[in-house]
Amino acid sequence: MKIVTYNINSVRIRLGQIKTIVEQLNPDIICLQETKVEDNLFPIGEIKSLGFEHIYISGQKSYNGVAILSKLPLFDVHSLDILQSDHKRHIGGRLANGVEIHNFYVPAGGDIPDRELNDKFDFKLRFYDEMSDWACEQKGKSLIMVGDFNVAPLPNDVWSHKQLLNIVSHTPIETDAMANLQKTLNWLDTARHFVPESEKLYSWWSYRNKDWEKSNRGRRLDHIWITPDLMPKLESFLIMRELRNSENPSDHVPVMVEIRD
DNA sequence: ATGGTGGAAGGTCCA
Repeated sequence: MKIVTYNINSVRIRLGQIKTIVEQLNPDIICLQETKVEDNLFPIGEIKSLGFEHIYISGQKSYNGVAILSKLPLFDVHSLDILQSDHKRHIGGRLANGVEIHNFYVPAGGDIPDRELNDKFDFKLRFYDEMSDWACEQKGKSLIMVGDFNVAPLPNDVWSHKQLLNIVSHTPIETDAMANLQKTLNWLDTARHFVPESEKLYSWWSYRNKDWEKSNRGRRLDHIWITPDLMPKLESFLIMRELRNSENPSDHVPVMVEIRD
C-alpha cells in the first residue's frame, strides 16, 4: 500500500499534479492539505475519474482544508476541530485492516517566533500540545499520521540550521513541541528511517526564490509518521522532488511511503 | 530592514 501526503495549495488549480502523481506512483491513498475549497465545490468527479472511488473532504472557503483520496474505503471518518478554531485542519479514518490514517495541516505560525507578540505562533504551539493530547488517547492503535506539520525538526531538514534557528518552522520551541508529540506514542519518522540524518532532505521550497533548484533553500515540512508496530512493514520511501518543476507548482512536493498490507 | 511569490477573494489575508 502506497500513501502520499501533499500540500497542494489549492486542489482546483492543481488537478494536473494529482494526475502526474497517479501516473508515476499509483498510490492507494493521497492525503491533501490546503485544498482551499468548500466541500460543495470540491472536484469530486475529476478525482474519481483518476481512480479514487472513496473521497473524504473537510474543506472551507479560501483557507486550509484537507482531503483523503483513496482506492480503499475508510471507516469512522471524522474531522477533529483542534482548539475549536473552525479551521479545517484534520481528517482521519480507519482502513479495513484496522490501521488508522490521520491527515493534519498544522498552522504555519506567522512570521514572528514569539508567542507573546504573535497570536499565530501561540496558536501553532497550542495546536501541537492538543495533537499530543490526542495522540496519548490513541494508545494501542496502529496509526499512520501524515501531513504538513510546518516544522523541520532536524539540522539537515533545513538548508542552514544556523540561519534558520530563529525562523518560524525551525525554532527550538517548535522542534521541542514536535519532539514532545513524537514521544507520545514513540512515532517513527519514516523519512529518516530511509534517509540518514546526515543527508539534507526537503519537501518545500519557497515561491520567493527566483530559482528554487539552484538556490535549493528547502525545508522538510511534510511528514509521514507511523506507530512502531508498523515499522517491520515499511517497504519504500520517496519525495517527488521533480513535481516542484511542474507547470504552476505547489511550493510543497508529495512525500510517499509504501507499507505492506 | 525589507522584499521576494502565489492562491483566493474581491478593495486583503494567509502562506
